Amino acid sequence: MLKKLNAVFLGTPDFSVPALDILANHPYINLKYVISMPDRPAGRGQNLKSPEVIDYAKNNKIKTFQTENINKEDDFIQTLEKEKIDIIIVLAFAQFLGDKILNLPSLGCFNIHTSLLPKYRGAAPIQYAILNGDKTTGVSIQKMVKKMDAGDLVYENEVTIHPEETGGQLYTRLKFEAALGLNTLIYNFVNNNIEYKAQDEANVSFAPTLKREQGHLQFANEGYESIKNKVRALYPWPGTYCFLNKKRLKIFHIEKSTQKLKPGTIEIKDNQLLVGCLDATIHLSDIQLEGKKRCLDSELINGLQNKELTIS
RNA sequence: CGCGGGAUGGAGCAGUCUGGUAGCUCGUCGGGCUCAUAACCCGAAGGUCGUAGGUUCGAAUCCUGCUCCCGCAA
Repeated sequence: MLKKLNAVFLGTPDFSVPALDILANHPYINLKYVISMPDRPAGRGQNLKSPEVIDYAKNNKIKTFQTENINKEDDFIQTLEKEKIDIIIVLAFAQFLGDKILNLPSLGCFNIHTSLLPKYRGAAPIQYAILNGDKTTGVSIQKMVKKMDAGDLVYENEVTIHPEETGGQLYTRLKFEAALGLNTLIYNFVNNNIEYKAQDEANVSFAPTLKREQGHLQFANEGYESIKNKVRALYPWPGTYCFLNKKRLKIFHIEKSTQKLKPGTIEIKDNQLLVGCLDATIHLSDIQLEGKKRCLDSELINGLQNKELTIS
């Protein structure tokens, strides 16, 4: 089979770009459209910012379409129907797809998901794998159905999580693993070598969208492993924090200390900023106080001499 | 015009409200102590207080413009 597949790509953030790059340059793919979310106000100043996927598409002269809800875009769906789409690839698109879209391509819609499905269905599988202290995660590609992340699997690849790895580091690795997975999937389609494997519904778990509030560390009520996993998983986004004297203190890296402090108390000792959690004492080594630059605790401590410290 | 904090010797901060000799902790350098030290003791250097202008006898401090950094929010 040497006929090129007509493809459409649905995605939004930088995470989707390497996979889009594979699709855009693949010899067996005719990429017809890139579809993404609308431009959004972002950053300080709230200026409108276009999704990274759109930036890539425009730089590569690929047709784009942006919408809040693809299912309601009847005119555009008709346009797509005329293009005789064979396959739709979805990666970090952040919208549900209804029947009109699911039934549009002859081969179906395929979603790249960064966990070993049926584990961690939902928006934040990468962070949840680390939050739960998992040793491995992976990339799955499923043929999309109306139930979220529940379709038959056509590709699975396990990826090891390093013990100190952060959410950001794993995110970056999986971004490229996802692209590799897509490359393999296309190869298998071209060679007519696709196997469909149903997910084991008995082992489903979910990874709902992260809330910033989840990064608020409760030293008095949490154990060291739980806190350590949060600090790793939520770095660099949405980040972990607590409040030092009512001011937000971002926490980027922690270590276990040999000192003994009561849970929920904070103290400066041996030039280190220490706080007690449920079952250990934590050295807050890489931190940032609201309005200030990120620095080492030893530096921040120099300015905290003779001050009363409270943590919450 | 989304909301807010900040800019003071190399670092982190105080001082700003209530203008009037620029301070703390650390680092650096020199000396001492010590078998030795990142420990301890003594001493020193290092700042036109982000920038431009204004008010004043006098501005880090009050007023205005500008630049840069950051938190929230997305």
